[in-house]
Amino acid sequence: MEISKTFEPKDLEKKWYEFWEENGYFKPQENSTKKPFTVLMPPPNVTGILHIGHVLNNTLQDVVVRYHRMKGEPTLWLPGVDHAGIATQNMVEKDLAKQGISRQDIGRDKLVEKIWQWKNEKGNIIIDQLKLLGASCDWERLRFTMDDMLSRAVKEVFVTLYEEGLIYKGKYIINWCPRCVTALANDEVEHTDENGHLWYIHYPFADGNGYVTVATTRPETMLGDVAVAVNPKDERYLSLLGKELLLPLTDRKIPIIADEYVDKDFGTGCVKVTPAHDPNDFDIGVRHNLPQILVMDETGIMNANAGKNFEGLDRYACRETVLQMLSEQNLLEKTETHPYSVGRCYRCDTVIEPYLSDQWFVKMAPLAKKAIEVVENGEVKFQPERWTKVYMHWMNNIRDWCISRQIWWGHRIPVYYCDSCNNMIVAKAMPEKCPQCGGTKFTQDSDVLDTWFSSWLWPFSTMGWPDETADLKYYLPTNVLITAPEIIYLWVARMIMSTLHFRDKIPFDTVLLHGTVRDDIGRKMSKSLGNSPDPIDLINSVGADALRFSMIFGTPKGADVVFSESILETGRNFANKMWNAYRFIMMNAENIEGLPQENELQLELADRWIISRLQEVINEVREHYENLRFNDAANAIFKFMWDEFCSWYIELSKDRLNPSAEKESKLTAKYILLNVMQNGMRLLHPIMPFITEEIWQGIKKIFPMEEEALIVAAFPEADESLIDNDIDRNMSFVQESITAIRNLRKQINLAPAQEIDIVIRFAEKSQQELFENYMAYFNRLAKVKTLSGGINIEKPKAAIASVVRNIEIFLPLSGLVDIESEKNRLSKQIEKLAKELNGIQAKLANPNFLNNAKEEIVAKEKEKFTEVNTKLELLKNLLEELL
RNA sequence: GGGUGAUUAGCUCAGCUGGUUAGAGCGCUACGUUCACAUCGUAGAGGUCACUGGUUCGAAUCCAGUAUCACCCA
Repeated sequence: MEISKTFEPKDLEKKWYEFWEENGYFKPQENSTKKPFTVLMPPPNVTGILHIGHVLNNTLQDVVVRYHRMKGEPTLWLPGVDHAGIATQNMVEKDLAKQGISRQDIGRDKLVEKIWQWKNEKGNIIIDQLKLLGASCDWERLRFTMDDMLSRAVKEVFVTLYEEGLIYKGKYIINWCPRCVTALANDEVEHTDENGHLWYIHYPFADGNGYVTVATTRPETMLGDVAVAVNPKDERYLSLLGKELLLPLTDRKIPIIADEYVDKDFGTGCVKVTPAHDPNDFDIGVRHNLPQILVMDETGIMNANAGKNFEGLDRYACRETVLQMLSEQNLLEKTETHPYSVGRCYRCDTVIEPYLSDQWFVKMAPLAKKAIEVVENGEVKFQPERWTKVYMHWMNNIRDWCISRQIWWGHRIPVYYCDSCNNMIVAKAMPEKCPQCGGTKFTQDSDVLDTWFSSWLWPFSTMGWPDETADLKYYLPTNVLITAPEIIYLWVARMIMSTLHFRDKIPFDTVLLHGTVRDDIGRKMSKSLGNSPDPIDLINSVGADALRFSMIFGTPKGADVVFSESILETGRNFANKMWNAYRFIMMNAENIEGLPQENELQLELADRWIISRLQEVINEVREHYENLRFNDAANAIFKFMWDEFCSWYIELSKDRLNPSAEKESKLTAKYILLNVMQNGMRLLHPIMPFITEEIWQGIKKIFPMEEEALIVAAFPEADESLIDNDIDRNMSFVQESITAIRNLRKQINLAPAQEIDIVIRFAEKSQQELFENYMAYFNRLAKVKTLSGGINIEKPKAAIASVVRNIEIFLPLSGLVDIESEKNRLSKQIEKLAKELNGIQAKLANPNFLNNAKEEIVAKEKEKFTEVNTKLELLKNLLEELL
């Protein structure tokens, strides 16, 4: 068999992905007697193209899914895409704008048609990209939030919640994006601290005597002021309550009122009240029954209410004009710089405007109650656990959710107004007859619903609800939801609420929150910074396996990923290492005829050791996968395969694979090599699916295995009876000794090929037997030609020495020993050990330690003392002999 | 203003319930083209675990405070 010297991922990844998909391995093997394992994919935006954050998110999901699939559970990873209302409409509108067409020009129906057209042409890009990453989703179940099936659920939910009194319409202050010309939910606004100004403005008394000074960060809104408020406990202003002010730049008279909300210490303690343009002022306005004067239109342009001087000005131009006019009238007392928090639209970065308008809301508090309970009682667990607090904090302070959006792309609100009497009817379909006036013509509410209003139904809308489908019964509740913490509120919390409310079930039992991908100087990967590599380029250069492994290897559960091209080398090198181990094994196995039965094996030390270690590693890796600690799983596999299997077992097998070697030993080595390698591939498959499938399939040709593909092969289970601690101890004794000899060689800069004679002073007969039996290991790995010695032998005349456990290893020199460097080396070791011994001694001399510490800890310390002491004494003797 | 988290080797980070000789990857030093792999091998160097107190027989690990940084919410 020809196997190339370096691993070439490209063709091979394509080959295996097609193989998996064609054979239906991504579909769950449904079985009513087995509990399914289900993962819901957080649907990416239909406008999205794969970025590095998606790579992390979907790799983690694929690892979980592949692990559970291999465990034999009917495993479903349910994929989907959301319609991203504002983003998608913006994108298509931008395209139209290039041709000089606005959405108003072509109208609602035509625009929606164009967006569908765009979706059908380009909406699947990200799905195709996920396939390149290796995502093993059940693509036949691919969902889109605007599908008929999901739209039906949206309408059902809206109407039901309305009937239950949990959805209402009202005039409130909401976050408004003047560029997108739509309302936004609180959590769609991103706050940043920016440097602004605090302007101090005189508001004269209506009777002409004197003034009060108010401080504001947004002077243009003064045109909508309807009062000035002070704190009722603020003695400075008590006497002014009830007096009237003349609002500058207008002819409006406004009262001075008292309200608890006012902070005495902020600014002057006098606050202008603008109910139509500030959420807090809105509340004050309601409490005091004040009018609400809207001075801006929906695009941020001042309207007629602002007055002749300002009508038609943009809000920022208006600010300048207001300030200039105030200054001219000597009403501007001073200006301070003032850091304040600015809210921006998460889609277009425009500064949002608190705006008074008619919107639809969901009452959240009643829904939150149960959703808090299921997290409190542990039915739904957040990982890492600290996110539980974040969730609870939000849920306990939950506010109503503004769900209407003034755009065209999305689920149109299922509310109809009678053309004749304007009666409002909430219904899943256009009504036929108005119950109030008998009219038959209706106009549907022009707003659409927030995209999250469809996403929050994801756990059951994707499974066919409101029909009682088989999927719903079998797969809900799902198991692990893997997503980013940014959308705990937007999505995760809301899914918990909706699923409890409509299905009386939790949507999933575990929420794994992962970190953000950052560049090597800690910045978030972002398009605008240009620091985000295209994952497809990365896959093309090193392969999906290497990319996946690299992302996971250094990233503990929930932590941010520090990504730079250099971390890709870890994955690439590891893939190459596995590839070459495979290549080596196959090249040699080919030349050895036959394959023994397991009971025919003639096991020696290294065989028993690697088998024992494999069992331990299987246990360890399983535990890590179960605990969603994928980095630890990756680490454990990496270390085992590279440092133990490749560096020791494979190296030691080389003598035995030699044509001249004894047949039984040859066959045994062949069997163990193939078996450990194929087991290693099983352990690694969830993280590196492609290369492991390739290697496993290659091994299968000469090492028969029942399963037809690794993706559906059984995940290894440890055979505890094969774990042998004595073997482990003996093997590491040999390993430590070999390392010590290599070190000695290095001291005198021996040429690598130079063979040497070694003399050892043993402490026990069994040690000598062990070393003599496995002399070949010393020869192979430390180029030891002869190994002599015994108990109580004389130290060779000119020799350098090393102590391992309680034996002394001598490398006799033909020439002179460099006394100085040898003294140095030994002294250094002695110093280190002496320090350690001191620590142990102090502990053992401390009666408190002996009384309080656990027995096994004390025993361990005592044992350590003997070990270290023996070694130290031997080293000291060696040093003395040099003096 | 409220909250959450971080601070361990030159860099990026592990270290889960207190007892380890404090680990890994990259980087660094020396040597090496031995027939799986130079995307490699062998042997090394490198840390007062941010600071200050406290709890404890024992603290990188628990508690309190300080400093710096990051994120979220208002």
